[in-house]
Amino acid sequence: MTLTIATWNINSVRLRLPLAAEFLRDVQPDILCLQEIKCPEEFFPYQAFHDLGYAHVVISGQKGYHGVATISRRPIEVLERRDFCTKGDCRHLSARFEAGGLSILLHNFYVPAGGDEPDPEINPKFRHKLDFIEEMRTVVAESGPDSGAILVGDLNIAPLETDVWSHKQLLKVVRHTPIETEGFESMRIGGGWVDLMRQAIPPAEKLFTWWSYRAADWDVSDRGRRLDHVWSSSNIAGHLSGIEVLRHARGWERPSDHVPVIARFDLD
DNA sequence: ATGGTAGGACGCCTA
Repeated sequence: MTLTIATWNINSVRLRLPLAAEFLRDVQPDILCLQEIKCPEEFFPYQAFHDLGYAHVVISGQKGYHGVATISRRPIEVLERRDFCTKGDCRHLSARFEAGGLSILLHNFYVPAGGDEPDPEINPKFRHKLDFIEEMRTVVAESGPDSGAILVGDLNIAPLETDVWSHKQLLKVVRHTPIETEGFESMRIGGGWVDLMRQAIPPAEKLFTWWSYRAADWDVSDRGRRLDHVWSSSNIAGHLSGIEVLRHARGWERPSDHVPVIARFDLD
């Protein structure tokens, strides 16, 4: 069987519901993980997703900011909505589902952006981001003969030199500073997570999932960053059949500044 | 070197 998991920072699920519908009809992932839904639970468009064949929806949402949702065609069981850094932000959701005889734990994350000043002493948002990444060390890639784990989301850090349009020019810019990229990779590796995007696409190749709204022409200037990620436990990584980054989605009408990332697995 | 845009909710925060 094929299992398809997608992740997308949609930047308002209500505003971009038509784009989400188009995406689901075209790609038909088994599960879509959304971030920045900007919508509390009572205003979430459950019915629209249900009508598209996605009847199993779990969300962690708040008014105006942040928020994550996991939308599925197959049954999923919500495990936890964890309040990282105990700020009351809705930035994490974990759920469990069955596929190919495996029980898979799926984490959906929206990591804090961190503000503009990359100094934790003077910028509390950057302090919060570093603390959040430290706390993510407790989220490990649990696996066994019949189980595995997948972690996706907008992790708001571009770890490799090829994950940004200019490594040199962004070294002091939040999302690519050494304190972030080193902490990020150390957390990922320490947790036993495999970077599936870089397993499928050579690390030497430039790879972006986000382009600023502020660029005059995002496509021509191509000043992107890889902020969205798909990780898994090593036993699941062995089943990865491909990664697709939907670059053209940045050119949709009224787009999100992030594009969907799709991971396909061949399970027995 | 700076400012550029977008969304939610209605002056300003977050990204």
